Amino acid sequence: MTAGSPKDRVTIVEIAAAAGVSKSTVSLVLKGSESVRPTTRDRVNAAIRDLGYVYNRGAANLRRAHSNMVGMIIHDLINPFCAELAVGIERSFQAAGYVPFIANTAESPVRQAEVIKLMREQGVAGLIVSAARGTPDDALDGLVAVGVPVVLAMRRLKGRRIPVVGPDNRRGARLAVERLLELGHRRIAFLGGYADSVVRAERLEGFLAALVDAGLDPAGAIHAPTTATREGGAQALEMALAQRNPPTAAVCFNDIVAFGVCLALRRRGIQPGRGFAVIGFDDVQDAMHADPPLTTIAVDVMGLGERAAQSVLRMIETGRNSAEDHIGAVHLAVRESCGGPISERLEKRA
Amino acid sequence: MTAGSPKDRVTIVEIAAAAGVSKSTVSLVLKGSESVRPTTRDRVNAAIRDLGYVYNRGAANLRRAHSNMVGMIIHDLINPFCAELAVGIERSFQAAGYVPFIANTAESPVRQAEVIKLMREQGVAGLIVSAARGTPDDALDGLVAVGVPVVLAMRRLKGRRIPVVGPDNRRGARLAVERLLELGHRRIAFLGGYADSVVRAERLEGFLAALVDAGLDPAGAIHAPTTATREGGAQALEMALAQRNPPTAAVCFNDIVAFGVCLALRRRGIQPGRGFAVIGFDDVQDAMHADPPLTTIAVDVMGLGERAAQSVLRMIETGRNSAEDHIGAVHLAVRESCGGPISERLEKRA
DNA sequence: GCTGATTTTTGGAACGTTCTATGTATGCCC
DNA sequence: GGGCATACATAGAACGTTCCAAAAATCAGC
Repeated sequence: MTAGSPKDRVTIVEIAAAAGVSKSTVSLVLKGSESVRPTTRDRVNAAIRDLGYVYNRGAANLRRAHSNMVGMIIHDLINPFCAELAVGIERSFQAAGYVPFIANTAESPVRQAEVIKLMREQGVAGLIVSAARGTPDDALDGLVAVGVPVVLAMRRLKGRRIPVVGPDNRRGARLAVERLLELGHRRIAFLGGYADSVVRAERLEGFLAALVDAGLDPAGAIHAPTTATREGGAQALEMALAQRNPPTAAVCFNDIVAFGVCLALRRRGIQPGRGFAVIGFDDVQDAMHADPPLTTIAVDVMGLGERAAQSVLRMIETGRNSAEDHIGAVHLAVRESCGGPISERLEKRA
Repeated sequence: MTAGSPKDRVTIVEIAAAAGVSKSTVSLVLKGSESVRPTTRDRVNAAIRDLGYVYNRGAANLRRAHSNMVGMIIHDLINPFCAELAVGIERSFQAAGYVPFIANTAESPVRQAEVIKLMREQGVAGLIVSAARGTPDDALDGLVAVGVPVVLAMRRLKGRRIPVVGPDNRRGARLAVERLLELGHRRIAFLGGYADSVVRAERLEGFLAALVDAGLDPAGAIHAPTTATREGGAQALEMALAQRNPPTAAVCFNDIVAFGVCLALRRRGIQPGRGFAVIGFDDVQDAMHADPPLTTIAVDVMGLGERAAQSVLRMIETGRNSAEDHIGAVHLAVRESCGGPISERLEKRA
């Protein structure tokens, strides 16, 4: 009903006609070129406003080396940790003038493959991938082969030289163990997480190394893989407590698992932080609001996201298709779920 | 290192040459046309595989009436409710062969305007907008004027005929009130939510209507607007309890606010569901895991997302730029935060 | 007002598809 | 073997930009 019926979009040729210049000049104005006289620039801009011109990036991308789109493939957008990561990445890309696409794969490698194909078809300039569980190691080879910058977030891909951005999983797990040792715990379990997860492997590695360094027998540590959910956490705790020599504390694969562990403890009448110490990993926003507030390994997710975006942007600009890995710092956020020294509490030694 | 150096992408012309056909034929094969001989089709497909051809949608969109991209503008992707909505929408679009763009505005109308501009430039075929707070009423007029299908999610825009998909806020609030009345409560507060929120206005409306229908004086109901956060919820509760005739129960703007209310109650030594009844709204995934599990108005978010996507898809296909509103059903999910009948508990009448 | 340097502007050929109209085989029937 | 469908295949002009090479306008100096 307003000026300009639907369907016939305004093009630079029409702007050119209206402003009495050539389409080349309009193009220059659009790109903010120095070499167009201010009076002309104003005339063109006025026409752009008057006719309601909308730039057509599809057409532009046809000519240029690469588009201004970048993709983000996230394995589970409903997971608040991933959502924060996505937002951090998006922010950096937006600031740099790129248009980020977010896609969610819901942990499905099949969906992921589809999404990657679509992104290639759109001609993305770069890609950040937080890979779905069970992603085949060659999933990104096609992309990398044609020189599309790719950075992995959180999850490494075996046997490939694709840069990774993620937290220091080993050190985080070590910090957690050291805290529990300080508090006097000697039987510490590692609970939860999918068995095939690279992240879990790294966290477990740090966990075991810390035990060994403390002169404890890592063989005795209980570490049952489960789903990385509240249910999985609850289940892992039950399994751990069913052992003949049950642990008094647990480092959990992540905060969600830790929530499940706390839930199961309470169901058994044990207060997390009093009768059993629990430490999570990630420091999701809910961790501080949980009951009790969760002691956890804090990861600067947004920071990691921004860092990943920076890497991709640098790769796009320099044309290099490699970059350094970035292992983000972590620290222990002490709250109440790991309680005070064990000696202050009722302690039952086996 | 693999066949095909970076930069020179394979085009249908090259496929045509390799398969010994014209580019038109390749195009037909790509679109799965019936009128190409099977043997030819196979030859072309083989060439596509061998040369590692990647379809260029940008180029294709240049010719076609509209692209296969659809946009989703989400006001806060970190909010699990919104994330679920996004995932529901995305799923439907993917299934229909469209490529969904997710963009997060972080409640910034400025960012939202930028994002809308970018989406237009990309030539989206349709758009679902969960508007940022403070979105000017004319924010989508440009889009609508040129005939781009737009559907609003959750938040209505005043004075515009843009279709909306959202839960039945009025009925939800009414259900909550009715439950509390049944349990014997007579002094019920409505807590939290931004003052300028349309959603809050609707929920509040339902809340007040239910009170009136029960013969209670709505003027006595306490309903302080706050931020829709845990902090806001805690604050709202403190304000409510500071009144001279404090409420014994609250309907909260949403679950997040309800979590904050529960937190504040516990800080005061009151057990939610025992000393004070709390009902949330939305039924986010955490609601059932909270302590105590939150009684709340359950909304089928994924369903709403899918519904919104369906509306946009229909608008794209039919070319109509209008659609019915869809008000999703809600129901009361009874858990523990609203407790049993008030008579069973210590009751102090004023 | 001519020359040459400098600043602005411009035509037109890409870019990789789609699509219409027009071809050319192929098969069928008499 | 000529006529006529029918099934396949294809040239070539779009689509809306960018960008190069080159033209046109402007300026400075004399």
